[in-house]
Amino acid sequence: MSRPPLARERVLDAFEQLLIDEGERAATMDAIARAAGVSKGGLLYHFASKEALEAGLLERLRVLVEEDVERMRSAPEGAVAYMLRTSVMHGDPLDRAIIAASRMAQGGSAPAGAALRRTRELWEEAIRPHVRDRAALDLVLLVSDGLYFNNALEAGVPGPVPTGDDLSALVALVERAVR
Amino acid sequence: MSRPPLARERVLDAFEQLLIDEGERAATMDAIARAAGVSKGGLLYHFASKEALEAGLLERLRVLVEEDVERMRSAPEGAVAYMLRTSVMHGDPLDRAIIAASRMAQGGSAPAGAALRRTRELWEEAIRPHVRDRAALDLVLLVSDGLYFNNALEAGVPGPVPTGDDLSALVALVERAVR
DNA sequence: GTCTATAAAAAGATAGAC
DNA sequence: GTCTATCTTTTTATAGAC
Repeated sequence: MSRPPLARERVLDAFEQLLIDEGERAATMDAIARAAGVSKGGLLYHFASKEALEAGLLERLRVLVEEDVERMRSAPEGAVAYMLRTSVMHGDPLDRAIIAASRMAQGGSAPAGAALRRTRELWEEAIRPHVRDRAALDLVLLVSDGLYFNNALEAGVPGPVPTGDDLSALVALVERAVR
Repeated sequence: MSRPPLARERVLDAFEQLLIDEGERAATMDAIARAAGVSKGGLLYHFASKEALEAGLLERLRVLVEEDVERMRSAPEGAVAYMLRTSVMHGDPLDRAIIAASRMAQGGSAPAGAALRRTRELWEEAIRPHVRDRAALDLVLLVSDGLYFNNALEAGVPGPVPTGDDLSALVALVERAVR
């Protein structure tokens, strides 16, 4: 609490960025230290192992998701629209943390997989009161998952994620279907 | 064509299985060779490098996707229902190839990312004639992506992918929304 | 808190026997 | 076609100076 060391945060930022831009394989301790502007020894003072580094990023995700669910509950446009609109990558900290966790999970990290499932459960609880039934709930969550999946695949490459008017039309279509 | 060597296929199977079960990190040449029941030298006779191994799996994906799109076009239950129902993991070869490619893509493989985007384009073309507009097309594709994303996250763990009656209800809901 | 140097293991790949 | 042995590089981690 209260002010984590700056170098520590820079290391986490660098790890996250490498995961997003170049994938799990490229995110070695060496590359992370270089990107963060510290030596390997400096990195290992803050995170004693790669596992600790991953745990640091997942803890960051946990906090961001909690805040996100709070905002979702009180969103003026409604929880469903909020959820879908925030599922397309804007580069904000939550987006970044989720993509990074997704990379780790697919790399084989069990804790990352568990963190993503937990995230999905929290979203599910927040959306449930706003939809008609189970199928409607599944629909909203799956469209959101689909958006994140495509965001994760793109990473730079222009892809098939709808934005602007296309996104608005999609949100309207989903809202009509689930209400 | 005409009968690929058996050991070669066993190696690809082992690579695929390791990717699915334990993620990209665990799928080393050594582990693959062991799982396929050949030596490292034996493996390297069939695939001269890790890159060649990945290309082999992506080629397998390409063929399976072509067949799938053909089936989709002529599916008696309609292309949309076919697409959604086959997006939940049943362990068939196409499912497996897609999860494996997804793991590679998130590990940082550019060819795997390109192969998945290409796959999505073919599906998009097959679905487009069956839906009202752009938003409806996005909806179907994103629900399918969402299903695959969750399939990929689970890998053994019981997860939130709808099956049985829940899946039927979801398919009905989507069909009502997009028709 | 941060660095350099170095160890220890694992990964990808080569050479050559059978 | 398949094996064993070996080399090189990379990756994670430790030790100890500053």
